[in-house]
Amino acid sequence: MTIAVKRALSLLDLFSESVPEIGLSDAARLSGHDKATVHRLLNTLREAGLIEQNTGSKLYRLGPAVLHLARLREATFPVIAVVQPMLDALAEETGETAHCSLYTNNALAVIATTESKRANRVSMRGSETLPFHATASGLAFLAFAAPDVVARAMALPMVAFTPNTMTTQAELTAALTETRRLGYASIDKSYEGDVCGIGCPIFGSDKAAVGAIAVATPCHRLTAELQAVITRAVQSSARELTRKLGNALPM
Amino acid sequence: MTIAVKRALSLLDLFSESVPEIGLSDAARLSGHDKATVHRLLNTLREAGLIEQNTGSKLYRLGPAVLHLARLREATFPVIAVVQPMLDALAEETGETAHCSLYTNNALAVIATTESKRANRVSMRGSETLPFHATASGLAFLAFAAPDVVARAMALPMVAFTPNTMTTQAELTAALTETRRLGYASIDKSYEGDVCGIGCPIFGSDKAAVGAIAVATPCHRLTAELQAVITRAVQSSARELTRKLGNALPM
DNA sequence: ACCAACGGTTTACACAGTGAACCACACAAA
DNA sequence: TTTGTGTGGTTCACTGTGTAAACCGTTGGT
Repeated sequence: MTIAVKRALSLLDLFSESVPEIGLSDAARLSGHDKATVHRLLNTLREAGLIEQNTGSKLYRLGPAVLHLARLREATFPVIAVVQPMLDALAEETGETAHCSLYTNNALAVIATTESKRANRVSMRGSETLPFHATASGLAFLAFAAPDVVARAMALPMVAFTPNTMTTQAELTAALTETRRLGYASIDKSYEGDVCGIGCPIFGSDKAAVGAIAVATPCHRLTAELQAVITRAVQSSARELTRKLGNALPM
Repeated sequence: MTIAVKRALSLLDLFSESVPEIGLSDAARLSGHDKATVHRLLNTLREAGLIEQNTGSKLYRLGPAVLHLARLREATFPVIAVVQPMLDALAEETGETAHCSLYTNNALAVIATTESKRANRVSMRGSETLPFHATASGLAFLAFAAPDVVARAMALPMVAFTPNTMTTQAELTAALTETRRLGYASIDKSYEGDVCGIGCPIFGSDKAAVGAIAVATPCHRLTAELQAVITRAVQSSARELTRKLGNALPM
């Protein structure tokens, strides 16, 4: 129901860091809907300010309303303002790239990052939504998420980003069990080659995970010692963030 | 057309700094639609992550998706990152509160502010969307906005926020003419008592205004000298911002 | 115990949204 | 020039979706 609204909102997901602007025909193709339909939906979104149109190229892009809404949410329910300093500290402490993501629209959306100061570092550019089965954030979140969320996530196709990516539900289930046991998740070259990740869940008001904090490092640098440092730092950051957001840890 | 989508998106406008969370019944009342309708629309928005629901109180609030979308827009088309330092400089130079707003949804949405460091200063809290006829930003924007935007804005009711607020279209038209002549707009206790404002338009790619920069001060502090300083600073900031956004000034 | 307000759900029916087919235009290749 | 293929945008008959009245189950105040 309300499939028109769903369609309209799904158009917002067409935009990404690599595809910041999009034309009518492309939008119709990518969304799988008719051009006329997409045109009307885009216009409606434009009237609301959620997208705007480049007067010259006619291409559509995200509009000023999203800035206003985000500002409003931050003003009344700050998350980024709380997370960003923690990520900065995390990156400083571990020397590696840290990021935070929240569950949205059946995926994890990155809402803040702090990149390592090193020349050879993991960059978060272009990967603004994280797949569940291939990232430490995804595993950490999913292991502690609400059942219906898990069910919907498990129904997604498991794309093999690298030869190391797990692609069967059995593997994923086992990984989630292990994650629950350890309290954190780690992946090894399963999303991008030569990148390792360690992530912990952030909990919401109903004791289910709402997102994750993770640190990503070039694999060759990840000694057992560094891994221990990162794990401890990420865990304590995630706990602190959950607490700062006014929620309690489960159990 | 697409009235369902319009309704859904209009629900997002119910949220404000003073009303960050809202229940189903209130949402139905405020939006003027049926409870069932609003409930389905809110659920659809929730699925998309644009709003989320407090599991305890059942109240709805803006969701994490807005943070993600805003981050995405800033990453590919930075505005706040460009404006904020300019507002900081403006506030520093004038000693007063500076803010920037963009046209959205038939109103001006504040997207960034820097408050004065003084004890007695103008606070922007609670006024996250600005009326056209009562604020310097509104007049500055409207004086240089596209004709259809002006028409829609003029059709809005002109609420009298203070005894000084202009309430007739004739006054507004005259004020816009004067604003066009001067190149900037100023108001005197017309939105909030004892607050004066001076604003300049920001231009977009089609030589029409897309927003405004303004400085607000307690009226008693606004000497002729300070007014001259502010006017000059705001004008140059607005010009610089238009240029930095990759657009040209009209004429 | 009562009542009123809340959030949420069900239902038949009306009307809003869909999409095939249709322009007008721009650019490239003949 | 003509033709072809790509845009973005518009029209209109049909149909399936969203609407709103009436309904339930809880909660909280009196």
